[in-house]
Amino acid sequence: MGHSQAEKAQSRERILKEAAGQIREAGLESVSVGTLMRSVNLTHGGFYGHFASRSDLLAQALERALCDGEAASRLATDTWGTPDFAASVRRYLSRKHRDSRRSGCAIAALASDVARADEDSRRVMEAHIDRCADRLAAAMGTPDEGKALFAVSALIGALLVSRVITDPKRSDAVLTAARQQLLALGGAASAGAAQAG
Amino acid sequence: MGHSQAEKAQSRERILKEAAGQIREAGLESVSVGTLMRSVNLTHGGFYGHFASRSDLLAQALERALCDGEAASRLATDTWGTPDFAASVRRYLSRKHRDSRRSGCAIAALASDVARADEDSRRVMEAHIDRCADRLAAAMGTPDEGKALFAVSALIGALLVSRVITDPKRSDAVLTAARQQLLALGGAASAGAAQAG
DNA sequence: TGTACATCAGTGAACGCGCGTTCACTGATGTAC
DNA sequence: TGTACATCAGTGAACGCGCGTTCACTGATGTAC
Repeated sequence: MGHSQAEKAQSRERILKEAAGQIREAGLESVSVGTLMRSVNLTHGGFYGHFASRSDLLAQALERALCDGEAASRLATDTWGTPDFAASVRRYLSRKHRDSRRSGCAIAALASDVARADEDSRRVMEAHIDRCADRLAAAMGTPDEGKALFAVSALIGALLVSRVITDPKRSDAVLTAARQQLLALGGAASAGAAQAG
Repeated sequence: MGHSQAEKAQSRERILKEAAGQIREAGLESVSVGTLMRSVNLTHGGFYGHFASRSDLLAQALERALCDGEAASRLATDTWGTPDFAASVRRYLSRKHRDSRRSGCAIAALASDVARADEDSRRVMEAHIDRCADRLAAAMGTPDEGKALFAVSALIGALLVSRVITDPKRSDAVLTAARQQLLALGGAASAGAAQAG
């Protein structure tokens, strides 16, 4: 059993990572200090050597979960060099993303939760939504901020709906339909930009 | 203090109504038997004369909340006689709807929660999503089931995003942008149907 | 219509349980000499 | 390099609290005569 300073940093990291996954899989309220610590092979008492309180951990786990998702989407977007709208949409609305809640987009996973949370949490998620919209606007090649915000909303909504629907075929159909509509929207935007330019 | 049979039915109704509001405002997990009963001026012990368990109540409250939202949207849709796509979109993406979580659409309020809930809950919400899509397809005058499902997804996503965003102006902008895009989609569908017919 | 009584809606004390948090303690780490 | 000691990451018992649920009880309801 290690007690070095380096190992403390690793412990903290393991706790935070586990929490970031857990809140995406089962919601902010699902995290209990005891269970969380047990799932990283530590005891509950040690928790307060890493975080001031459960609520402090939750705030940091939300931030972490949002960054995880953002990092994933950034990788998806950059095929090489420039962002790719079609690739982003296809990856976001893939069956793989739908089925991997634990590592997927935290905005979709926690939108309802955060919509009713305190202003701090909302501001944190807001910042990430804005960044997503910016990246999508760049990928679409349009300065239309509204269109990008709509695309983000539709992506989140479609992923959520596909996760609620129990019948796999119908769930797939939601993803496919949304992909089609959004690619058309992106295409129209690019075409419009091309015409205007 | 009444104890008649009629009053028992009224009590049950008050409990269920309060719970349906509460879960939309603060989530499924926010409901505690004690607090719920106190908020309808009863004591916790009486709860089990009305419901088998907290989880039984939650299931019924979810169903009730979804029906409330559906009833509201049906009223919005029927101006008189036929359903109206533009009116539905405008009402759904209004500031009033965004700001009234307690009485608003339960799909948006609980999408993230239900997406990670047991299959029973998901099936209940799924049925309501399907009904919404059907009604929207009829209003758009298109047999394109996928387009209607996309519209539902986008409505939910945009309402959720507008509820996360803290700055009122930016939140309004999300609603406005989504309204524009969806009305264009509905218009395109109608135009397409008119051309085809 | 008036009386006697069974029913049952609602009360509130009590239960076991898991929660977040605290704290005295243990023993490996890593530093001073 | 070897020894002595302060530090501090992690342990686990203990705390007060609110939870869901049970149950003996109360007293108004509504029925039988």
